Amino acid sequence: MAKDNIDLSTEEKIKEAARKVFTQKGYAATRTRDIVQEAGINLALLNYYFRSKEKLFEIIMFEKVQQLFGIILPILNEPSTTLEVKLQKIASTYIDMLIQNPDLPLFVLSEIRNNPEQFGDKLQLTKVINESVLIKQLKEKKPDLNPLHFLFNILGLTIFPFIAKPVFGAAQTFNEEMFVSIVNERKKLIPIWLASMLT
Amino acid sequence: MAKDNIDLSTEEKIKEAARKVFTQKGYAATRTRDIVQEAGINLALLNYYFRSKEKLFEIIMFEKVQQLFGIILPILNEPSTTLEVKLQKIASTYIDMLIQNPDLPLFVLSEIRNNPEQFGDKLQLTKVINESVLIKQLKEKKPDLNPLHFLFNILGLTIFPFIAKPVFGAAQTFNEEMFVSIVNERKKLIPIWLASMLT
DNA sequence: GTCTATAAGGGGATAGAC
DNA sequence: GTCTATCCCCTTATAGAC
Repeated sequence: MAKDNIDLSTEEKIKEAARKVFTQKGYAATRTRDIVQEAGINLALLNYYFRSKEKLFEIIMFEKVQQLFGIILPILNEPSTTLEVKLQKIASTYIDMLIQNPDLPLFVLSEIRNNPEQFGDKLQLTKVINESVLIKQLKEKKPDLNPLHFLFNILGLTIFPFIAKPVFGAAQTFNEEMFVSIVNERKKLIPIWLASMLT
Repeated sequence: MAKDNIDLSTEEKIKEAARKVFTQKGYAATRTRDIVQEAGINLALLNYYFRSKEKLFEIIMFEKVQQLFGIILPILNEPSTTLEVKLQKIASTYIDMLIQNPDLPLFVLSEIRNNPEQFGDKLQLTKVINESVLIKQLKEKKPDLNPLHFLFNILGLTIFPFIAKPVFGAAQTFNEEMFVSIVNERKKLIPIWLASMLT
């Protein structure tokens, strides 16, 4: 059990455990027994509260999609901040959130890939982003560049280190605090790099 | 069956099918029955040739890791090309390969994450890259910037669109040829952006 | 609401005929 | 080498007592 959440309701204990196990192992590799053990309860209770593994997963998945993409939408649509300020805010808030939730991007992107019609299509992310204030500002500044490039750049520079992290291994070459210190540096660097792409 | 590879040996038919199914669904979600159906043979033959699902997976996985990372190592260590030429080559060959194998990055990164000790640590990727000619050239040009930033940037700008692709959905907003055309543009753009980070 | 016991089926692996 | 039939464990889900 994570930290013996003895104060939480049973339903919330199961959700908390499910968040942890699903994001770490993915849907297919997760056993309901892993979740109930992590939650400190028994199998029957999971089905009593959530009917099935699949239904529980959908609930967690929608939460996690929201957590990954919902966080930047308000910034994208701020009406009065400049482009530069938006870029700083996106990099900064995103990296802070990802330091707390390093497994989030690989989990969400993998599961969306496994089930695009259920989780990807209804997002209409391209549409929402394309109509955002940020994209309007980009089009003014660089009318010749497809704004999708810029979107890939912001997200790629910010998210990719967290996706690639396991590759660099727990080997001596690389430890946790080094990683955190580097991505923290990137909060300042990414907006500078992105700005230089716009000149 | 993919394209009725009636000319291939049974062993190769199984590997071909395994490559396809494993990369599409991941280890945990793959059923050995999916593989043998794709290969057009029966369950017993898979075990006859490869002993177990796990052993077959290891073989495919090492191939795929090699495919994803092996491709850039020669370029990283070219002794006589300039930094700028290396960046062009990396972006170009990488994107060409990824257009042919769009599922590769998400698959490899997910599976390494699920089993870092088996697949990630022994790569010693950080070590190999840190000792490369490219990194030496970077240190000369920008001694104050941790070269890891640059590595994340090259790979992030190149790979991320392929990882994020399913998110943008098969919805009307986004189709396959649009995607290919955009990442093809990036073969030219990424080296320019990276160069501007070095000035 | 919570538990134990168990049903029902899926999925990896093998026996043994050809 | 290849096949069919089958074993048996593991996993999800439910029945039914408390």
